[in-house]
Amino acid sequence: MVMENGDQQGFKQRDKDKIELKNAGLKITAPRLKILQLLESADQRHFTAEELYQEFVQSGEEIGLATVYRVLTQFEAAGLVIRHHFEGNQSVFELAKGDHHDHLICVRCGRVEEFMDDVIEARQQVISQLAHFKMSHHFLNIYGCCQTCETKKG
Amino acid sequence: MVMENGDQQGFKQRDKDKIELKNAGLKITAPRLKILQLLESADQRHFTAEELYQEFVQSGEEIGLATVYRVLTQFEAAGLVIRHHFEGNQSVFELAKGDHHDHLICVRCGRVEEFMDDVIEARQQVISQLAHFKMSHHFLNIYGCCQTCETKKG
DNA sequence: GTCCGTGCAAAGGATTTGCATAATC
DNA sequence: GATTATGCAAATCCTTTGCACGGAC
Repeated sequence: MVMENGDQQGFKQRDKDKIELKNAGLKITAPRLKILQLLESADQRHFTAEELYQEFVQSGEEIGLATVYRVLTQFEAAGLVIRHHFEGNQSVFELAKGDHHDHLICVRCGRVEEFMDDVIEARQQVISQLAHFKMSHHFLNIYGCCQTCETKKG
Repeated sequence: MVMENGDQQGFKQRDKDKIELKNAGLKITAPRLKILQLLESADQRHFTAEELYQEFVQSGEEIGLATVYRVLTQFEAAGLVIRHHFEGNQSVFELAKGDHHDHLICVRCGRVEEFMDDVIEARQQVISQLAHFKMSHHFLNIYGCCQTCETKKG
């Protein structure tokens, strides 16, 4: 099933969001719903707090930057959101869909692509076991230059 | 060849350090030499700027925190040092020995272990090529609980 | 002697917190 | 109606920068 952002779908999605918040033990408030909706928007999946905030400013929403941070931190604690520490000084947030994946990050344009590789996942299990290490989670970030930027370089 | 921190070895190591600085195009100064020496100390390989600074404070060295940051940034630019963005808000610095390796980070005690896996390295090449992505570098961080902490938990 | 490096203090950017108000349940 | 969330501003943490002095070459 493909999700659209159109109005006719909007109601259903909003109900889903409310259920997600309830399941996370969070009250349903306007800022939380709006942030959840923005994170679900298909075109971009990785945001800094500032980027989210600017989206709200530009669409005339009344949400403070502090609230954006507070909500993101709560979402992270609830497992709704994953906080990434890519290079640079800002955290990047992404909606936690059920599936695990890793990232290709373009150091030129900042574009983030996702990938998942079963071979790598399996090897990490082996490595952890050999090191007598109880893995809880992991991040694999590949930095470089995406095709678009590589072509532009000339 | 195993390196000791003893005095008789100290002179040789200091000469090596000076050569390293020269090769990096950096003047030989006391703070740079001291930071390099500390980073080479065998017992710990991963430091925050604050940790390095505290080491100097406790051994009575006259080095400012700003200088620690400046030198680390220069070392990073020169490829002498790698800056990691583990979870948490501080950068972690590590001496760049020639070999690449990835990290197991204990979320309890903060201990950092290193590992390298050829299978994973190779897969990353494949993944990058499939994504038409020109990889420059990568970080794989496995978070979890080390054996010592797991045993303590009881 | 010239130029670069350092220390200190102040500035900067990202994120968090205190508090009065406003919203949820 | 009680409790929790929000917005704003101030505070905090990590890191960088400006400037006058000291050290390297």
